[in-house]
Amino acid sequence: MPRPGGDLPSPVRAISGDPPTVSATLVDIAKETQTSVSTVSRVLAGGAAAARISQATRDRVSEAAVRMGYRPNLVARSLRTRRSNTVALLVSDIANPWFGQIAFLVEQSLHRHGYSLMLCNSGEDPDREVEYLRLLPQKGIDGLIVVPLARSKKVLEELLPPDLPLVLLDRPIPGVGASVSSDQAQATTLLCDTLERAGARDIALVCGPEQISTHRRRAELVSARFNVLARHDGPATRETGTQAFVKFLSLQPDAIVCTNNFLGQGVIDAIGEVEAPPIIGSFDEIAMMHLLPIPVVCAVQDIPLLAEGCVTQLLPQLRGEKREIQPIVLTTRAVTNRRFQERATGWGARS
Amino acid sequence: MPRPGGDLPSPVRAISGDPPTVSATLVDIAKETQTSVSTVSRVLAGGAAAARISQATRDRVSEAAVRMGYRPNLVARSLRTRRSNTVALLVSDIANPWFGQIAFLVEQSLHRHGYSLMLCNSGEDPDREVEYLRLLPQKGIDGLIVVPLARSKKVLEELLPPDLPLVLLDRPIPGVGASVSSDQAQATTLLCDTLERAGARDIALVCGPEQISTHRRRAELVSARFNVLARHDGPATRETGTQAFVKFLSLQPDAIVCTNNFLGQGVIDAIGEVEAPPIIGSFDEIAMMHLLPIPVVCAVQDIPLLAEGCVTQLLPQLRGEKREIQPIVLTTRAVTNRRFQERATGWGARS
DNA sequence: TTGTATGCGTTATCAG
DNA sequence: CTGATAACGCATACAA
Repeated sequence: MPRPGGDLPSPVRAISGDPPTVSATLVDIAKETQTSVSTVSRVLAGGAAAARISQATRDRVSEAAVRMGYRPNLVARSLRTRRSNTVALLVSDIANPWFGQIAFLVEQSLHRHGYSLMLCNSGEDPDREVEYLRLLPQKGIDGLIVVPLARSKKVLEELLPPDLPLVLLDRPIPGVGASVSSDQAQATTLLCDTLERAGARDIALVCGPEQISTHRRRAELVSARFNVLARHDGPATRETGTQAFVKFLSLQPDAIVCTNNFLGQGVIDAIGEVEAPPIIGSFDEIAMMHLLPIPVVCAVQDIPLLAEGCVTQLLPQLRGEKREIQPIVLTTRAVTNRRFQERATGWGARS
Repeated sequence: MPRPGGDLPSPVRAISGDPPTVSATLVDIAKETQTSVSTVSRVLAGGAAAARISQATRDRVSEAAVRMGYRPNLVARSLRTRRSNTVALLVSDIANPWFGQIAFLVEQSLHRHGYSLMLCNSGEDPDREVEYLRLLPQKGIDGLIVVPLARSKKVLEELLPPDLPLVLLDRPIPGVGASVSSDQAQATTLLCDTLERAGARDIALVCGPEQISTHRRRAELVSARFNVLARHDGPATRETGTQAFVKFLSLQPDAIVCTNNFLGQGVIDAIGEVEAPPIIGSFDEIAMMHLLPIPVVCAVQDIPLLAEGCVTQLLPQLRGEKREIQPIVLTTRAVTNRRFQERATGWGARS
């Protein structure tokens, strides 16, 4: 017959005198206070449960808990209660400051609601995304906010438990989870209108991966509005933007339109200092754009609202409320720098 | 006598026919395959344990596991094994792209080593830091990388289990954990030398929180090298930089030195377009600096090496190796933009 | 080669 | 008001 104990290497808690290398447990406190684990648990739980315990034992237990430096084992609690008070945010590229800001705000907001955030990065790699989508529920997260990659619809439905609170950020997928995003049509129209008023007619287009809905949609709508002299596709990185500019060198477009800010930054990196640079049209803010010696216009999304929207969409699901949740769709605004304004007012179209 | 079952609301696993809302467990598979949990556990564990199981049952079990869509409950495993294969990275400001890049690389590297990363943000708020330092070990992380705030020495020692694998990033604290950082003296000397060669003599200084070792040290060393006309202190945000520039407006310093990139960006935000802008000297890269119409020099840290250093320092600790770990101290390099180079070569000091 | 039993630390049920 | 006890799902020492 197997004897109890001596299964895993036992912690050093027993050795009295020196600081324990691992926190005391309910059992330790129960022993110390001559009570039972249940009592200790109730006292430490606080609230209604604790109210039913006599003041005397309550004090005795709390005192011992403090003295022994008790720290609840959240893993055990999680296993028992099936709640972790942890939400995961799976972004597609944490190196992109745009996601950094989102993450910052989401964390802050969730924190106020008693949740901590586990931030993960798929790095725009579908395999990594799959891996995380599989892993995170196993780790016992209570909810998930995700910026989905390419073909994630099937993937999401296959990998995620159907009852996991879920919010899609930036890239909604009809019929899957709740979502928070910007109105791509409005954004693109805004950008195009602004470019047009500055006299742009012939443009070059730099486009991120077409599988990603935002890039695809933006490119479509832009193409419908302007005469596209040339187009360059690639991953949504600065390098792609840089390559694109080189390719466009001889074309003399009125504007170069990029389907996101990273591409825009890449183009600008490559421009250097030329005589009459084309206008750069982009989505989301380009760093330091107001000081650049290049006309720039961006259709920027409202980051704080996006972040808060995620939490707004997630919380009722976490609370187990079943009513249908409406997608949140936000409006973008146009931001231009001084060079752009000069070009727009001073001289209409080029030449 | 308490009857078994009916304790927590039971999952819908029992209902056959529709997809289970929660993954099957070892017990389910054991039942299904007419074996025991231990056998199933061994088969699914793979490796040495699985080798000791007959091919027949092994196949039967694996087949059932796949068919039933088994997913190990990592929380339970964690509780049992006391390992989570999760490392936390606690940064001071995830909205800062510098940390975003670090996080990106650390995650990538840890991932290769079989760990997933939990990224948390203290937002430069000591209370939040304390909270996370207390919380994370309770959540069962295997190791921690932290960019410590102000007075974290005591805090770190009090809150963290002494045997938790620990790496301090960017801001070493003598005697606490392993560390990865840049040589502040070298960086500052490099920056000052470069500024001096461009003719800077009188400077203004913008400094982040003095409690943070990097800001304090940089400010000290810079002050020793130049004639400091004025100084502005505040949190390491763009706003502080902007305020500083306003304050410096009438002073006409040769250069404005900032103890980090956020402050530098703030100053540049405020500069707008002036006739003869001062040189901006800063630590770490300033976005789009090569295109700015302002002379800029930065002492930049090697982000990939910092990130890889964290992992290098952490892994042996995770493996339980006890040998002393040497701090990693990296060298920075100077980066200047074209305007700076013009000023440095074309004309020495200002008029 | 396989099954039985125990415990990780917690919460929740049930019986005093 | 309090204590004994059963799970949560998994891994493992031990017995067979």
